[in-house]
Amino acid sequence: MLNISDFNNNLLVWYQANKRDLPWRRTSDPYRIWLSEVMLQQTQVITVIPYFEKFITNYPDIDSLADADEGRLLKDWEGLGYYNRIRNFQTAVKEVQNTYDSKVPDDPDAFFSLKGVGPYIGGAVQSIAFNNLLAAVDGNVLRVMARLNLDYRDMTKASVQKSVKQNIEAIMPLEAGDFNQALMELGATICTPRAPKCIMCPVQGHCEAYKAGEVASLPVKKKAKAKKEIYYNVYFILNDNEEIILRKQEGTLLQGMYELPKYDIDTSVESIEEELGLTLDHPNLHVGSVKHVFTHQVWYMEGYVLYTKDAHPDFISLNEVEKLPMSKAMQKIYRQFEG
DNA sequence: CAGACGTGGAT
DNA sequence: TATCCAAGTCT
Repeated sequence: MLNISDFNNNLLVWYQANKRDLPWRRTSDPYRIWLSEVMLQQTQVITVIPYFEKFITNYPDIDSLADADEGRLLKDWEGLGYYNRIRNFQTAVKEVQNTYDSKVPDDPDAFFSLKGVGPYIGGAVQSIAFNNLLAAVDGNVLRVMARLNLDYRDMTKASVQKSVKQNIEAIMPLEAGDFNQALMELGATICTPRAPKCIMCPVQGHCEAYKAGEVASLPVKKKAKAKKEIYYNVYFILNDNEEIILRKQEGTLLQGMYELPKYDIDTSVESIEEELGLTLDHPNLHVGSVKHVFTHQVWYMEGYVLYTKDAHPDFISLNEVEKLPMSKAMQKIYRQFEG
């Protein structure tokens, strides 16, 4: 960048004139700003808005979130994905309640030590809520900086991201929160991944990639790994009381969400009977097929109905199913059963 | 560090 | 349809 103060001025003036009216920009409450940043991880603004409104209605402050039932939090988070985010957020908020008198710490070291607070959220909340002079480096900012500086390093590497963060903090103006949001807003609306609107860019004159005709070839990122394909049989196990078996998912993927019992396709019904301790009638009634794509896996699910007269602790009334948090993957196959 | 971790929008 | 990628963090 040729002239830092010229660059900063152009960017900040552009931001003030063009910033979108987003719900979390109407508040100065550090808790609400923090909540928005947790929701915005790997999630588009348009998706977050209704969830943010729901959460500030249901959990308007630190104490209401800290004291909330985890199952209710998960239900309210249902559909937003990356479900550990809300569990981690509640863990962090409980610590704020217990250790910091329910006030979000304005000390960066204290804030960064909280669960779910990484380099991005730490910088974003500390700069936007408290105007601490820290960068908030997200995917937008990495793309903007790679182009401005004709930087061909692999932007997926943590070491490169750290270097970019330091470069930004070296030019950070006193308006830290606005500056960070301006860089992100520029990336989201002008310096986009495809078909960037360089003609509209307030800092075009500072962009090395634009001068070199290399905007389209930046940023450099290593390719994503191929997804693993997994084939499941999913069972709607019913009894004579209008009940169905649903259980909490174990493990790390979709932990805490409720699921229909699912098994690798070569698992026999006999071994399922053994695992569940049930005698099952299997009329071989096929409910439907669903494909669901995750970041790192693809599930192919085949749904079947089974009946039993036996008792099982995981039976739940069909009327109660909608009250439980369920992933989109399970919702898709469950809807085929309802229909 | 690489891989795990959801879902939906855009091309 | 396939691919990228979106206000990233944890293990």
